[in-house]
Amino acid sequence: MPSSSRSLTSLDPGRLRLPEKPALEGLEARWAPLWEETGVYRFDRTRPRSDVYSIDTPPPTVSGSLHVGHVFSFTHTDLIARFQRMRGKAVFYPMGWDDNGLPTERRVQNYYGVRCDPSLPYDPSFVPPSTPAKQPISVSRPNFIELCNRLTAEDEKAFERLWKTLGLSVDWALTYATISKRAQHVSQLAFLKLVKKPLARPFGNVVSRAYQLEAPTLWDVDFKTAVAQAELEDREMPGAYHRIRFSRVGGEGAVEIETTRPELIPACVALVAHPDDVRYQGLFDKYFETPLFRTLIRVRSHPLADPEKGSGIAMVCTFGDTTDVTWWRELTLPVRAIMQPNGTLGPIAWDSGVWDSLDPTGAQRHYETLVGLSAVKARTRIVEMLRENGALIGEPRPITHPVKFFEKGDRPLEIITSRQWFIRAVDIKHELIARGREIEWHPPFMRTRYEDWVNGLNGDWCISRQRFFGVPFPVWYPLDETGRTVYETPILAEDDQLPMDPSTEVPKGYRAGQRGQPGGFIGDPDVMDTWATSSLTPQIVCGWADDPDLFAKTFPMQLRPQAHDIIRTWLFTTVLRSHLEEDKTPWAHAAISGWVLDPDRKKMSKSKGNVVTPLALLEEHGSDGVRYWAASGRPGTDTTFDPGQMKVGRRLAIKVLNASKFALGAASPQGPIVAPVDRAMIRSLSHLVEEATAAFEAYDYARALQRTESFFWKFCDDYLELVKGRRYGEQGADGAGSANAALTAALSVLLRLFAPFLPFVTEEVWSWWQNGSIHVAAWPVVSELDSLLGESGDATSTTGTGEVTIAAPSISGTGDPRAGLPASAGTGESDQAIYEWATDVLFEVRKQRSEAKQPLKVFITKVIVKVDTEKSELMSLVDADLRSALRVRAFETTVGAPGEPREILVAGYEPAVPVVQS
RNA sequence: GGGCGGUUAGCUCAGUGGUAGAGCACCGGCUUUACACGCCGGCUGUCACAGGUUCGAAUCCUGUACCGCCCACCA
Repeated sequence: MPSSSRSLTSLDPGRLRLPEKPALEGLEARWAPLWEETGVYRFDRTRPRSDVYSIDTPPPTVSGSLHVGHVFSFTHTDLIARFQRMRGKAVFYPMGWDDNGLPTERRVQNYYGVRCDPSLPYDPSFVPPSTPAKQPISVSRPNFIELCNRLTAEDEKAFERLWKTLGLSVDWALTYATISKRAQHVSQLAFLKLVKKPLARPFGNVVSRAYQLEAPTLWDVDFKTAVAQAELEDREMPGAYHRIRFSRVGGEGAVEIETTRPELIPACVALVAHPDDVRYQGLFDKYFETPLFRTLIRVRSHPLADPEKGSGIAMVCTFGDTTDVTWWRELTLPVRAIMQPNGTLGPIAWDSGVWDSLDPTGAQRHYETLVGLSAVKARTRIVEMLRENGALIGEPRPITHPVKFFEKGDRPLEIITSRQWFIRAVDIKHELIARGREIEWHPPFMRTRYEDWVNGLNGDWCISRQRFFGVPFPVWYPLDETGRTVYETPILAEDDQLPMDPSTEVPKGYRAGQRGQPGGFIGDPDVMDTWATSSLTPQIVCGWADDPDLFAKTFPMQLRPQAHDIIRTWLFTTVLRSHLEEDKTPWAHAAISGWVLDPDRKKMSKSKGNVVTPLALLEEHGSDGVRYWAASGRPGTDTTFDPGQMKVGRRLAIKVLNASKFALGAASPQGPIVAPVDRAMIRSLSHLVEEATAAFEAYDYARALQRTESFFWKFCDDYLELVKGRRYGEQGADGAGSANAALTAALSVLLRLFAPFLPFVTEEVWSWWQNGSIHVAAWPVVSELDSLLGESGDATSTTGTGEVTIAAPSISGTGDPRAGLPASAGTGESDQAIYEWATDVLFEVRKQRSEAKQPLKVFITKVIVKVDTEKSELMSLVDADLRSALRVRAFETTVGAPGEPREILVAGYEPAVPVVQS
């Protein structure tokens, strides 16, 4: 899509505009708005699918500010996007905001000092206090959502400013928010399709892909919501083993169990030991009673019981941990639930049949002292009672053990029976593994994490959350004549009602007045897990629900970039949804970025207080400098936060400015590239183009940068010095013409190779002498350099549109263009040798001058060079350039015997101030 | 307990069968008509350890140690 019809490597002197003193300052403010105005990053949806490169951008969570880790990983994606765009792809690069979910809710609560109380009516005149009150103000759900929308809108503006300053080449017309009507529509529609769509299971029965079930669920007692397996994390917590005696019913004897949660004794439903454990084999199916409450329980056998742990016999409660759930299910045990959703022990009628106590009155008396206490307080209390009662053997032994937490929660998870919606996953593990193998992972070993996670799934995905700010389930339930909710026959919303909220909308066939009435209906009160929406980012952004043409062009997508910590959540759930909804793999590539570590090798995070404000970094080092640091982090590799690297990047950007100013500063005359050194440099540049392109194609942007940078510094320090004198005319117009043509060509290629990394400085320099944006200029190819050397079969470059590049602009031209210049050695290999030889001589002479501590203004009278035959020929080709660059009056070349080591020897220096001969 | 990465110069990291590298830092020199935000040069290594394969190993294999991460049914 190059806008110009002329060569990208030639110079139009009339177009050239060089600044007096080029500088980095202000480039972000200058170019970011211009890119937006001119739409250089707009997705062109008229292009065929084969030309499209679509990116499933991670929507950052809108719950505060972006941090340096975001800058790091989003830069990586931008590098790929810019490369693909320059290669001629129509890049589909959207930006999303994840403003749907708990983090946003929590931020809104703290920011405004409010709490959501769904029972309150909407107050249209509510205004939050300017500073949050100490006591949170209760507001209605609509008021709360208004505040969520208000705060996220402000945050998103700030995010967009940062991304634009960083130079992300996002098409800002493709912005989406996970709480938007459009995302809600996709989310609800996809959910309903799963509910209606059958799935054949291994044993032949057919079930729906999303279903609801009343079952033990992981539960956070502070947020008062169900959470999913993927949102769990372990934390090392202090605890204690309590050894407790359970007496045999109707006879002598007792067993001792060990537990860290004695407060769950009232919820005990069995004891369990390993079937092979000889200590307990005689006790299987025998009755015991719980201490204090005297509930009848039996000893059961199950292979999960570990004879090595504790006393080898465990108490099963409903529910202490996920193993309890397994035992409860597989041994068909009763439910004796005591934990309430708020994390306190609830009231129990001990004379009801469920508890099966030998002494209901005594049990009731003991239990009353626990009702309303949290787990921790109840534990203290029950230990006192057990001690008095004599059931506690010895004293509790303190330990540290891992406890499951909701990753955003503050108290250990409980397992509470509740009705939740699930998406099926466990039955299709092998299909999900197969999907993972269709994706090309960068780096490849990240696929293992995905497979480990899928293989370790122990339940379907719970997607319902008992929260407020999220996508509601588009579902109602009928109420029967007694007012009981009939969960078995949910009323699904019609597609044309979406997006909707069942707490305000009325199902077809009902009247609003029937809400909550016997014989009427009631809306599902829950919202979806934030991942239930995020897992549909491809569907949301590609127009699955409302733009089939766009969807066909962009889905499946080419790239999912993301960090490795959310493989088990975002990546996994996206694959799952795409598989269940579309029967497709959502992307061809997954590029997994690492973390930013602080110098102590810990992940940088807010809680550790070591987060640096990204905007300040961009201001201090320049966006190009920060991008340089980010680009040095290879895919999947954690990278140390290193301002030193940003400074290096900044210096590189400054060098680009100055070298460009030099290359373009005296760029006439232009002539055919005939000088051996020039041809050698161009040849070497061809190799760089090949290498950088191959690296980028393999998603190894870091290597592409490193090779380009390394070439560029040598180009500046060696090549520019070698041709400096000649380009100013020391060897005549043709020598200058060759140097200038090579300089402008090399500059053009190098700028384009740098453009993905340093978008601001390369665009700035490009604007001095080229038309259009460098970011839609063609990525350099070897053939355009071949044609400059007059060596390609056809003198055309392979640009995106196949435009013709004129091989050698002839501006100079008096007679034979090669007159007065040494003849080039011709082939590519020889060209390379010339360049290497010249830089070897540069190095040797510089070293000797440095050791002799002679300033550069002092001329070297003579350098004696002893070489083999081949090198002596090379010497004659570069003699003049070397004399000029090194300030050497003469080289004396002698040919040594075969096998004799090469020698380069500075023979002497002229006086610093030459004596004027009379 | 299982798995995945890593261990190379003081620091940050490249290098995946053929003479150990870059940048930063450090030391010395240099105002050189692009750049002192610059240039030229110098110093710096049991390539974690132990075996093995090989003519040859930082690189391949086996094991060990340490660091990080992921997972696990943690009574």
